[in-house]
Amino acid sequence: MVAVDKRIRILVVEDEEAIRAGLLDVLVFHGYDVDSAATGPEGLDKALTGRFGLILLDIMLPGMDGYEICDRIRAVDRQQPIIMLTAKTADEDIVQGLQLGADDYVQKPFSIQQLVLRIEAVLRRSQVGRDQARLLDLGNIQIDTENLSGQAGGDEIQFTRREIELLSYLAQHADRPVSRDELLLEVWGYARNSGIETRTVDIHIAKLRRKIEVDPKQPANLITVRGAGYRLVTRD
Amino acid sequence: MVAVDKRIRILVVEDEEAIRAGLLDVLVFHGYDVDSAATGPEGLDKALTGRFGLILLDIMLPGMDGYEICDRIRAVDRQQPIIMLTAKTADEDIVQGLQLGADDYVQKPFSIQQLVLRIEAVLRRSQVGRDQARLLDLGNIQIDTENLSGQAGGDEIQFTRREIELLSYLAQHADRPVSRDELLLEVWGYARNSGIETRTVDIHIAKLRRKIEVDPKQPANLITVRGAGYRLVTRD
DNA sequence: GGAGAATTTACAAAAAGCTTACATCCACAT
DNA sequence: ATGTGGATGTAAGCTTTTTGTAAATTCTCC
Repeated sequence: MVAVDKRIRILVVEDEEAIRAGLLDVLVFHGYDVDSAATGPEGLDKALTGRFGLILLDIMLPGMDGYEICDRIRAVDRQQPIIMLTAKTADEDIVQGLQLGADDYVQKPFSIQQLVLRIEAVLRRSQVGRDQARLLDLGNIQIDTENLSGQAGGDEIQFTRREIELLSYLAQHADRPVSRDELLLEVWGYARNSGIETRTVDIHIAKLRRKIEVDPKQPANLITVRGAGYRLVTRD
Repeated sequence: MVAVDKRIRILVVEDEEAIRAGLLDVLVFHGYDVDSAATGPEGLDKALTGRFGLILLDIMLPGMDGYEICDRIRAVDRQQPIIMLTAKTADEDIVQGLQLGADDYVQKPFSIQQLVLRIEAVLRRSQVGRDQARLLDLGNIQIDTENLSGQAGGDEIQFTRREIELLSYLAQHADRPVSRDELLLEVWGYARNSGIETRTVDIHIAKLRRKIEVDPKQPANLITVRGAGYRLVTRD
């Protein structure tokens, strides 16, 4: 599909023999360099010692589950691209809510085609720089920018496109205050310093706060930096 | 994704020596590359490690039955074309219900001619790229795309061609909102951004809702994602 | 040529976005 | 502390965009 001159290394962490073997085969066929691990601890060890362009992480694993592995990898390398492989189980909500923290996820059963597409998308994003990730994890809420939806404590929340765009932009520049002018330019496409006097940004910030903050009156994630703009705090 | 070899590889999983040998002969004669397995585990192993354009799967197998093999293949690759070979039993309904999960099924005893026709049909569908499986399972309703019919709680529902095509496309991209543009392109074949102003998609969505939703006013399966398109929810 | 299907038209309803208006908050000078 | 002015929060109403759907029209396949 894509000519890969420098081979990209992918780590597959999956305990089911058959699935692991299948994935290895497919990935090698697509020109990737592949390593694998069958247990949680082994996966974490390889993830931390090896240098992988991408890690495919099953959630149900012996020894240590995928969420923990993901967290511990992220603790060391925040940029490490990770795709979670999630089973579509009965307690879908829980899975849904927790499966974030990764760059993307693929639900089992998945088509090879879909998996490869997602892999390429994640790799592309990680190489270009930090483009907007599909999944945003704000600690108490997880957001799927593709579905315009989010999960907070089992509840599903719907967002509008503007809200997602605003949130994505803030997330891309997390922990730094972003001015209204910059937001108007980057999210709304208005010319900078156009003299336009509008409260639009504030209104949208307020709407977002009502959706993502536990106590909108005392924002924990979407912080006002007086005179400078707004700052999004990621991770608690 | 990349066609390395023109010849299509078919895996035959069948324990009865005579039938297996016969199938091999016929398929080779028709120009396919054929591999075979005589037991369930062997079949699963080959299915997952080899790359087959199609898998013919007997149901009664030593070691592991065809349903389980099918499920486990699908756990890795949802798109893998699979045809089940089923014996004609008394309780046909049960068989009917269970054999969803395969792309198609052929009842034994079958004629060679019929089998080859089915094989070609499945391969054609899978090669066009958008491989619409013949059978769709939306949880509360099962749809046979070939008969343009569906079953919901004992009632039979008739669909039109467009409705099925629309539903199939949404099913292939389940749980993700699909835009009108994409639907117009993929289902209707209109050019994207053609500036065409049409409510056709909406109309068909409305018709589908009336057929598949318990309460069309409050859709549970065919969800509107404002500003993004429509999303089909598959609940099993 | 007719029946059912697909599409367009036309309008209603709903949701999102934006502006206005005013309340409130905060930093700072007094 | 206290007043002050600029910055921020937000309710209410208006505008625009998007979606739902009935009805009329066109298309298509026997």
